[in-house]
Amino acid sequence: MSQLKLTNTLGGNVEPFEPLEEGHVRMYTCGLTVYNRGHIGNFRTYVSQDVLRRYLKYKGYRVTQVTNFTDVDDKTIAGARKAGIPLREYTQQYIDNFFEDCAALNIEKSEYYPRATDQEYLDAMVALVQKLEERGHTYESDGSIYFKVDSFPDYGKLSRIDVAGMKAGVRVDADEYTKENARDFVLWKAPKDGEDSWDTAIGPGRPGWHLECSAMGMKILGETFDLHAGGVDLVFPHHENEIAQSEGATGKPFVRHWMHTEFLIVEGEKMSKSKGNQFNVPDLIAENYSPMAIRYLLLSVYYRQQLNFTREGLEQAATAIRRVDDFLDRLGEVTREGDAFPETAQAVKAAVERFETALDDDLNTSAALAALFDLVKGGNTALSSSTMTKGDAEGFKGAVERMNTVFGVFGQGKKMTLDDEVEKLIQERKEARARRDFARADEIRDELDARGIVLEDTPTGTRWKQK
RNA sequence: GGCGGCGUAGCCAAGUGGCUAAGGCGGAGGUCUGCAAAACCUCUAUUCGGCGGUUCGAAUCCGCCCGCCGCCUCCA
Repeated sequence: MSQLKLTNTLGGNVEPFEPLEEGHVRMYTCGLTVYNRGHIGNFRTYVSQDVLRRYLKYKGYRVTQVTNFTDVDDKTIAGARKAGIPLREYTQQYIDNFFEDCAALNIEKSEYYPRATDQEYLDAMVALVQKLEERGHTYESDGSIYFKVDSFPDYGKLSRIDVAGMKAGVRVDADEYTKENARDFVLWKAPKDGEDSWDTAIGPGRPGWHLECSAMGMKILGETFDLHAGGVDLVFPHHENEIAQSEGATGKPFVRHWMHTEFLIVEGEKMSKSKGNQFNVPDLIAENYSPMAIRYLLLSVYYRQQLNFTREGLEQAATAIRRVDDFLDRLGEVTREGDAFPETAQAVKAAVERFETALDDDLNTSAALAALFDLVKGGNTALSSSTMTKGDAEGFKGAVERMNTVFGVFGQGKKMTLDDEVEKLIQERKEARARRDFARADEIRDELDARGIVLEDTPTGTRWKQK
């Protein structure tokens, strides 16, 4: 199998992806700040990470993935206070929501889901700050501990931000903490009255946003790990600061490969609360869109390209899924005995190779889907000319299922079981058609349609499916 | 102001120097069907935002212009 290549934000080039430890990938996905239910934009990143994770497994790698929760920051603290409940309890509901939405979107579980306020990770953060103190990267001001950006010469290497070109004097420190340099960032925040804080060896307070990912990532995955991902907006300052903290403390490379997913826009406009277009998964399900259509739409566009998320797109996605699902159903109905034709084996092999070539090329999911649809087309042609044998059907089915271990979007519709009454109606319609009573036959078909059951008459009998 | 991305058919979207510009959705016609549905067949971009340039050759490289978006402040 050929080599997976991924764009590395660090350097900006498409590079071969090779894990540090042979056959084992250690990856970290920046997760949600849990003050709210994650929206569809958040989930684009998680779906793209899921595709990566699944493809790595497809290629035979063992994957250890960490997805964190930021459960302490200004917004979570404010939300918990407003709700009048403890922080942990407040954030837990959004963590639960996250898992519900991941399940709906068929996103595989990560191996670790650390929370910033877990004691073991707070300890790791404190230890990290102490290490940075020893190495002279910090200073204290008003009880807070800051990272001194000037002490880390590589600062800016990820985002390629030209420090001199930054708009000077515009930055306002929202937290009203005092910094020596506007670019310095807080590692440990001094306690403010009423806010959650922890008594630690570096003083009382709470972790700064950037600190947690460095500490949790290195604690679970090691001081240098393979891949770190998130949305493009995290490149600066979040990931830049993570590099400074981590490499400042260890003197070793923190992450070998940085991967960032582009934003999505909604109906041609950027997503924002004020526009009311910040959809989340349950909103869309409530509008009767299937979770698989959402997943399909999110993964059908190359992850480094902005994606225009529209209702029309969801409908198109649902139709595209149905095409593949119907194909799988029809393959199951092939009755002709026999082994696969060499042409079939050839076509299947070529499609799988095309699929792999596409994904190896920086996860080009659009091209990978095209390979799948071409295979479906070929299979349908064989089906319609009744030349397909059971062996052929197995070949096609195997290939689609293999590709679907990565897409995770086909064959997910639950086939409902027919109740007795429905079965009786189908039988009655069969008899009506036999005596050419088409008025009654159509009446039954309409009635079942109203119940969400679609009938299709084929030469071998009537097939039904859920609408 | 600094940095970066994008603009391909009615819609979504691959392709980044050279075979007939993938694929999906939609549309038109046809086959099949009692009629449908599904599926299949044919058609649906002589052209890739615009204008110049480089080249034997450009959607692909360069310049300028127009439009959209992102980062520089919390943000997937």
